[in-house]
Parts: sequence; C-alpha cells; structure tokens
Amino acid sequence: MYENKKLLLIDGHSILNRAFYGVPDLTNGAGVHTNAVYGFLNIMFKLMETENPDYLMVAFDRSEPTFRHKKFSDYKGTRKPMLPELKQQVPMIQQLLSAMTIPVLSKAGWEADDILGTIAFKAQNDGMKVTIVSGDRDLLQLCTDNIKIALPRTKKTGTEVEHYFAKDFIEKTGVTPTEFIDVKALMGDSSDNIPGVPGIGEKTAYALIQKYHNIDAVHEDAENVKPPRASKNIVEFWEQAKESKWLATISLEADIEFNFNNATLDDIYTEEAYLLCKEWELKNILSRFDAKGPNNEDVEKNFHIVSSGSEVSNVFETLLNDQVGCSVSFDEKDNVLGFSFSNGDNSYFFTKEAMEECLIQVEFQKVNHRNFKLYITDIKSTFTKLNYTKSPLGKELLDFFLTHRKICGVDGFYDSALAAYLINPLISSYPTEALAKEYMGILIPTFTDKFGKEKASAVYVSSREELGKLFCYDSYVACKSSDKLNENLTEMEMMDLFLQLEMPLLFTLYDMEREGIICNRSELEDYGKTLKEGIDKLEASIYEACGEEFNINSPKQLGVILFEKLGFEGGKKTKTGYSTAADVLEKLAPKYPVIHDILEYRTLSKLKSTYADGLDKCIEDDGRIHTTFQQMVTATGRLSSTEPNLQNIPMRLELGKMIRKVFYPKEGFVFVDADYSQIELRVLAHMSGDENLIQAYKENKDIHRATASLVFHTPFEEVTELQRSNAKAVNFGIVYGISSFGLGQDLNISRKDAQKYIDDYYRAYPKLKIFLDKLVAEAKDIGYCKTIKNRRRPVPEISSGNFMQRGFGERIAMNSPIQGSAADIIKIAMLRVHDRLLEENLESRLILQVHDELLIEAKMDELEKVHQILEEEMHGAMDLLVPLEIDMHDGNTWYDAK
DNA sequence: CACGTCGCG
DNA sequence: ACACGCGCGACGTGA
Repeated sequence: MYENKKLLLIDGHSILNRAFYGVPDLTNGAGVHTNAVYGFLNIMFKLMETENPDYLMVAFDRSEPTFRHKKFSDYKGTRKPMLPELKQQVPMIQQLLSAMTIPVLSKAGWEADDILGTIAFKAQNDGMKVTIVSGDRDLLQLCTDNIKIALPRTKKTGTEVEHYFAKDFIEKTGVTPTEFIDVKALMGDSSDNIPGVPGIGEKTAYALIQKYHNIDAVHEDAENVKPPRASKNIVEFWEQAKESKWLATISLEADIEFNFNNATLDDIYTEEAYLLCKEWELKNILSRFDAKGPNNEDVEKNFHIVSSGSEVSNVFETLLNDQVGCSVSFDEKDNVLGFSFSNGDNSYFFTKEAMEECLIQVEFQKVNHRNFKLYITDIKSTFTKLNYTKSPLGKELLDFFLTHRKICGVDGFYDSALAAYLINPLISSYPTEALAKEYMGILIPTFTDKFGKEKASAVYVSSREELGKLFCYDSYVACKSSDKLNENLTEMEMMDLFLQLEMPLLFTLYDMEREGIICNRSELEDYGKTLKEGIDKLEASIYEACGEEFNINSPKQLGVILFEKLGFEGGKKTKTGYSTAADVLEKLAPKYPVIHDILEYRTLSKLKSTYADGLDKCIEDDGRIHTTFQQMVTATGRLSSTEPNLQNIPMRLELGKMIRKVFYPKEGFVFVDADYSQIELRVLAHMSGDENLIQAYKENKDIHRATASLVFHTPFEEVTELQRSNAKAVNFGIVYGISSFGLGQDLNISRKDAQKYIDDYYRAYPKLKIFLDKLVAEAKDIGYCKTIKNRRRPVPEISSGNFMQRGFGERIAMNSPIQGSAADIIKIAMLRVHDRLLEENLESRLILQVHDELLIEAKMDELEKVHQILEEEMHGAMDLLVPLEIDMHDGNTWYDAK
C-alpha cells in the first residue's frame, strides 16, 4: 500500500540547530526567541515543495544519555552545551509540529539517528522512497538506492541542499555507506565521542577500508597494514576499534512506535498551529494558512449592526458611559464606511448609510456636552484620515472629536495604541488584534483572516454583517484593553509619561501636521533642473572614464566596473558584492579622478530623487507640505517623520542646504528656528553627575575644546583644530556607546590609538565611565533601560550569547537613555511652546520638530514674544544640573533661519 | 521585498 | 582573530 509513496524524515535537533545559527536573532513582542523555529519551518516547507512527500515525520533526541552512549559519562563529548535561546525553541517547535499533526518521535534510550534509520529502512521495505534531512553527515551511512540523505548547507548564495543516494556517496568517498561505519570506527569522531584508533586519521581510515572493506579484515591482515603506526595500533586498540564501530553504527531496530498513516500531510494547517504562529509572530509562515481566525461567540453576541437611521438615536443614549470605546472604519482608500461605539458591554457598528439617514450632527451634539472619555486606537491617524475625507459624514465625525477635545480637553481621550507603544516600543504596529491578545488575552479575527486580499469597500457590500462585527472589535478592544494597559503603565511607572506627555503631545503633533509648511513648487523645480544638468554632465564624464555605459545607481554594476573592469583595489565587503559606499570610494578618490565624479553624481542624484522630485509629490493643494509625525515608531522615544520625511532635509553641505530656500513662512510671517545646543551631551552630564563635564557646561565653555584640553593635556587656549575635532568625535562616540573600533574607523586612526583616546577621555570625565558601566549592568540585570521620564526600552540583545548581538545590546543600553531623555525634554518643550502660543492668543504656530530643533512660523509682530516663549519654554523644559542652552535664528526661508 | 546607500539628529 | 559606532526614512536596483 506504500508502493512509490514518498516519506520525508527530519532530524529535528540537527535542523533546528542549523536554523538557529543560520537565521538572525528574531523575537516576538513578548521577547520570545523564534529564529530557530522560523528557520526550521522554512527548511521544512522548502523540502515539502522540492521533495513533494506523502508522509512527514520528525525525530528528536532526548536530553538524557542514550543506550549507545551511556558508557560515556560526558554525553556528546566535546559538543558545546546548547545556548538557552536555542534550547527554549526545542519544545516550541515540537509543540508546533504536534499542532500541525506531524508526528514528533523520540524515545528514551535512543538517538534521533536510530529512530530515523529504523523508520527509513522500514519504509524502504514497504516500497517507499525516503528522504532524510539532517545537518549531520553521520546519517550518510543510511543512504541506499531508495533512501536519500539531504544535507542543507549554508553558502554565501543561500541554503543549498546536497543530496546523496548510495551511488553518490560511493562516487564521492570510494567506500559504501555501510563501510563508512568502519571508516568512522577507525578514525573516530570527537564530536560524537567516538574514540577510534589512535594514529589513524581520515586519510588512513579511508585508504584501509577501501582496501579491506571492514575493520575485521584490517585486523586479520594487521601485519601487512600500512603505515606501521596503524598496523601496531589496530592490534593494540582492537577492543576500542570494535567499541567505536558499535558506537558509530546507527541502529535499525530502535524501539519506536510509528504509523505512516498518522504522518500524512493532508491537513497540517490547523487552527492550533495558526494560533501558535500568530503568537510567535511568524508572519511569513502565517501566510501559508487559510483563514483560520478564531470565533469568539461570547464576545460577538454583544456586537450589533445599526443599519437604519431611526435606530441611531436610541442606541447612542445607551452607549454613554464614563468610558466609551470608539473607532471610525475606513475602506482601503480611506473613505468612511462607518463608525463603531462600545461601552465595554455592548458594541455597535453604525453603517455610513445609517448615519447619513439621521441627523448625525444633532445626535453628536446631544452627547458632546457630556463628560466621558473616548478610547481610540491611534487617535492622530484617525483624525488625519477624517481631515482628508471629502464626505460630509467624515467632517461630522471629525467635528464630533474636535468638539469633544474642546469640551473635555486631552483628558477626554485615551489612545490605547499609544499606551501599548510606551509599554513596548519595539513593536512595529499596534493593531486591534495585537492589543486584544496582549492586553485582553483573547484572539480575534483580522480582516485578512476573514477576507484575505479582498478590498474593504467590496466586502462592505458583500458581507456587511461579518465586516461590521470586525469593526465592532476595534471600539470594543480600544475600550476594554485599557484596564490592563493602565495596570502595566502604573506598574512600570509610566502613567505620568503617558498622561502628561505623550497623550497631550498627540494633539500638538496633529496641530503641527495640519499647519504644514509652505514649499514653493516652481523654485523646487528649478532646483531639480539645475541638478539634472549636473547629473547629465557627470554621467557622460563617468561613462567616458569607464569606457562604457552602465547604471551608476546600481551598486552591483558600479562595483563590477570599478573593482573588476578598472581593477581598483579595495574590493569585497558586502555579501552581495563589492561595497561602493562613500567612505570606501573616498579612499580611492585621490588616485582615481573618476571617483570624484561618481561621488558627486551620487550626491546630485540623491538630492534630485529624494528632495527635488520627492518633496514635489508631497506639496498639497494649499501649497504646503504636511508631514506625518510618527509617535509610535522609535525604540528610544524620538519622533519620526514620514511622507515626506522633513527631519532629514539636507543641512551639512551647501548644495543640499539650498533646498531649505524653497520652504517659506506665509505672508506677514517669519521663521524662527531654535535648537538645543548639544542636548545629548548635556543630558549625559546631568545623568552621570560628572563634575568636570557639568563644570564645563556651567561655565558655558566650548565643550569640544574643553574635552580636547583634558584629553590631550593641553591648555584650553592652545588646543588645535585637529585636537578639537578629534575630541568632538569622541564626544559623539560616547553618546553612541563607544567602541575603539568604531571610533578608529571614524577618525581613520588605529584601534589602539582610538582606545587611548577613550581611556584618556574617561580619565578626564571619570563619572561618565561609572555611569555608562552602570547603564549596561542595569540593563543586563532588568532587561531594559530607561530615560529621565521613565520611558523604557527593552534590550533583549544584551543577554545574547552572541558577541555581536551582546555588544549591540550594550551600546543600546548606553545610548537609549541619553537619546531618549533628550527626546523627553524636547517633547516637553513642544507641549509648553504650543500651549503658550495658544494661551497667549498668538497666531504664530509650531510647525516642525527635528529632534533637537523646533521651527515656528511666527507672525511678524509677534516675533519678540515668540523668541521669549521659545527661550523660556525650551530652556525651562526640564531642570538639569547643567543649563539647557538654545541657539535661535530668524529667517525668511528655512535656509535663512538656520 | 531585501539590500545598499545616504540624507538628518 | 574576529565581530562594531546610536536613532530614523526614502530612493533605486534587482531577485
């Protein structure tokens, strides 16, 4: 009955081990390491595709010593102990495989090898074709005409699988698979603790078995065996040789129960497995599952769809509570589809037709004066989407929210996603289903679970009930997740950060985004044209110098031209080819003129594509650019800016900086730009309490010069420009979590010299070293680091067994509290500045933040007031051991204000 | 969709 | 002997 069926057998530990070392460290939101599980599944799915098996089984070793190895006290000999990150994943993959109904076989007293061998030969006898997958070459003794051994090998080009039938093995080694056992008996295997025969290595072992075919024949003819060393030892250590052979032999009679009929692959995509993959956030694996979203009947029975206008009024009254979850539902084009409200017990989805049928603004007015808190996930993007909708309903909804803001203030809102961000800032997004799982302990279906790649607008027509229920979850979860979120925030001492800083900031950011900044399109186009001319000239000159035309923007093509065709030295670096990064090319520039052109070409095309062309696409009908400030993205607590990114407009080089000339204030207004002077280093001075650094700042000294003076033992006045700039690099390095390698790279000096700088630096500022060491030690101890305002960043890397990962974790532990505290401070300043402008009834507006810099569009006659506000509120944002100084400039363009 | 590169703080 | 500076987002290429 198994004639011509195919069986795939996997050596569980071996493949998991390979996956662990082959896949970069991955963790889910809860910090569970998942890289080995993920890699294992990928190898397994790949083999399922290439081998197309009918049956699949996986064998694992037990942790206790096995029958074959029990004579040796140190099980598995010289093998390294399993890292905890890997060990944790053994039960995980076993659980997942079981959930997929794939047999997981293991048996006390037997190794996975024995189980695999036993099953493979049984299957072969039943007429099957067998593939055994392992990373362990020992398994090769099992290969026959029908049993294939597949060895995945990690190569530069990715994972390649070597396949061995018996004939392939013979061809490669000159011995048969069974003879291979005898080879091992002679040469031994330290990793398996097989002693072998002393004096016989790989070469001799193969030569002898090729000639004699087994150890008994070698032993019988011992006097003729060459070399003499082997001849002597095969006799002297004959017992050890026999023992070794026994150890090296994979048993084909393991005492294991199995049934091929339980190993079919008909339905491995079970709900249980789906939920595990979801928990572990194995997103790529999840896509293999069909829609298997769970059903929460108890919850959903309190979900209701309101699709007629007459129902709206009654339902609204019943919903009003102290806590009201709500969510606006959009389609894929951000058109409003409806609105959902939840009081925690009952949740309603109001279709847009229902709301259009009634006088929704009147309904909103009826409730708007009441005092309740609206629980929403991602308030700012809800507002933003509503702001862009053209539908009257969308406007009504936005008006409802903004009126609520006016009446109840910031206290009238609660952003569940924002709370979840503070609790774990490493997660990339905070959708309803993630909040439900993490903070309510329920698994809820997602849109993709239910409808796959369909469009929301289409589903709204075809499956309104089903979709409405999904939307009900949004308001329900926004509301119900808050208890646990608050519990966490309180326990983590971040309630103040959340309520006093991040929640109010959300509204400040929304206001800033709506203000936007004027960008002059025609000037931008002129700038782009100028760049284009430069690019064309450089392109021609580069082609000329290289003797052919190619895509200069392709690092791959450029690398080949420079390092192969033209034979420039210094090739190799990245896994995909040659590095053509600027710092590499700059080293070649003095010798090869074409490099200058290439670097300039790069600069110009960057300016053109990202800024001239890129910004143009973002100018809206009002002539202004409205960036989006992301408040829930960075690990440190900084903001980020997207579509477009206005936090990376060129500044350092004049040509790029010119772009800032197309950003204008409106008529009758002027820009005021204020930036904190070295806020991170000041934060570090404060947090470390280093007297020398604090003193230098209190005296308002040039800090880089002061540092140079201390580090290079030079009087302050006599510090050279080079010394100062080196000291500056060290100051930066310290903030980034210094390493002598990195600093050396940066300053183009040897690692040893860099280390000397660092040592001298710490001698100059002794408390800095104590402080940074403490940051690392504390992060190791508690697993996270924190800022002045108690903002947290988990640092899972810091307990990694991998040197590189751990080093990374240590640098994060040093940098994040500094960068994050600086972020805390400027966020406070933003709130204070924004509030003052409103309080004092000014028309000037805060419009941009660039990490340590605020840009205000200031009314001409309010200029002095704005200066005063910026000075007071930025300076006074936090009371530190050092003064917070700012630099401030006015200008008629952003260029002039810097 | 990942990677290399490069703009900013 | 060898890993290597921190934090972002956008663009172009190429599988």
